[in-house]
Amino acid sequence: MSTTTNATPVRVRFAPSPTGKLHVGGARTAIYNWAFARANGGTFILRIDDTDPTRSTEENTQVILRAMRWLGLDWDEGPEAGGDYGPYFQTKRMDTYRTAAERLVAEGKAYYCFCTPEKLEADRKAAADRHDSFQGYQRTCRNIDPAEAQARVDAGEAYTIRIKVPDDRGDVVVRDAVHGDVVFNARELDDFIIFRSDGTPTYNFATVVDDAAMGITHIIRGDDHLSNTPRQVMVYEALGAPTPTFAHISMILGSDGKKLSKRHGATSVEEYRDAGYLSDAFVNYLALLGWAPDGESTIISRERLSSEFSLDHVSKNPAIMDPKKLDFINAEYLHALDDQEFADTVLIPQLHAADLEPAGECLHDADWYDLLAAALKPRTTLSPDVVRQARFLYVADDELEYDEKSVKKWLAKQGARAALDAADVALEAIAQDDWTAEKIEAALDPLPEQLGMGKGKVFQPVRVACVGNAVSPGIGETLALLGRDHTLARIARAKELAA
RNA sequence: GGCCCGUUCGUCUAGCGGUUUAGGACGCCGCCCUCUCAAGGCGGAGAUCACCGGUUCGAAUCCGGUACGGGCUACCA
Repeated sequence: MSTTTNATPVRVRFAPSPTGKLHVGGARTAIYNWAFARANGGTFILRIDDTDPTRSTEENTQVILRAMRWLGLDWDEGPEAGGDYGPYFQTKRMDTYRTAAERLVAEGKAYYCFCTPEKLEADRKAAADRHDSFQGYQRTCRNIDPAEAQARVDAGEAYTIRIKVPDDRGDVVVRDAVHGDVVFNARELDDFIIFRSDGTPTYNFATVVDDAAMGITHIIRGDDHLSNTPRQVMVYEALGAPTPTFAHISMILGSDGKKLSKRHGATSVEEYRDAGYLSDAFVNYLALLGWAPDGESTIISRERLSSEFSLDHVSKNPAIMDPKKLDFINAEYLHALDDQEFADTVLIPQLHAADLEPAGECLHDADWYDLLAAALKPRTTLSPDVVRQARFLYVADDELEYDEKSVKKWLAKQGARAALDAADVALEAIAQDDWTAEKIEAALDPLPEQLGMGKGKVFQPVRVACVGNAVSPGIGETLALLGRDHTLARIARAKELAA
């Protein structure tokens, strides 16, 4: 199905309600909108749908903007970007909705309704009791004479405004780029409320008034809106505005197939950011959760995403979030960085964040960080992983804690003392200036044969002595990073633990 | 209750009537590399394409129904 045959330039929008943080589902919707705009040379608009004053906050708005920036989803129009179709906050567009609603009433396309909530509830219950297939609004006020209705409004009677679904409307076809044409019968549609008695517009009205006014050509949003779309189409038609193409994308679910919630772990974008995921990796993962450019790609660059994205490869079924695959993709991005980039953008910031190094200060030279970066990079899945692995380099020699199991397995063993003694001699023979991974390995390499022991029996005691446990990068790199003095001091200390 | 949507390996997906013994990726398992842990290389298991009918010479692909999941049906968004 082609979605780009329209000659009119593409205009899409992401319209979050600032009632909380940006969740992964919303993030993916934003990514698809952004990518679709970029792939089609269109305009990406950010609009804040804050019509619910009780739940919308300025702080949440800021949190969402921050999340959008972190995701790298730059918007062409919207808060802080401006644009010719603003304002981009619904609370600042109240006059527009009022004007539009009154115009529809004047044109006979909407009407005043004086039914009380109690009456509506009673009607609904009655319809249910008689097993009526239609349990919506009974259109009680639809045929009140307009002059009479106006008089009652003027007299101060409470009213709402309802859209008038034309009697002869027949099938309403929603043109959906991912689901195809979805057909609804207009007879099943309510004359739903577009304006509340408190003078505020409902979502289904405000959103259409804005989308029409902003010239939105494609509406990409969650499929929880699909069933409401024919109602919105009624509004477009009443307004005399062209109906856009829709694209309803599925939900993102937790590992149990249920709606994603806190008990599944992180749900908001900022939680993923704080956990140490890279923006590029996170966007990559989310983009491919429900969209595939082909059957092969797992790693897809932002450039490819923003040039190849298309709605006709978006899948219809809900997707279960797979943290393992997200981790894999994040590791791929981390591993693709060169050592210096890794040091500058991941390693050093993490060392500072963990207080291993004082703020704004680097304790070592650039070569040292590059070496550490090279050693840790393949062992890193999430940025904070480097902290755990680098910690042994930042504790005083006499405060290094020894892992009990590692000591038991490697130090308190027959031959460990001999290994340490031999290593001590070999390492001491290396001058300070020659203290490199290569020289260290060259010095240690002959020892196993000389001692008649396996390599592990020799190197592991040294590793435990210097690191505190049995896991670290290669022994040469490890000791090179530690430095000559610390290495010798730690070996001397460990001899007391060795058998 | 009514209307609408969805259903391919555990997970994300490819597939748009024959090229399919259903392909890839994550995860899992094994082997190699190896001083530990990773990374890397190689290989393997894993899907009667939800089910039942139909159309067709031929169906994961088209049609109908059933089941299961989800959404909407609000003076929520």
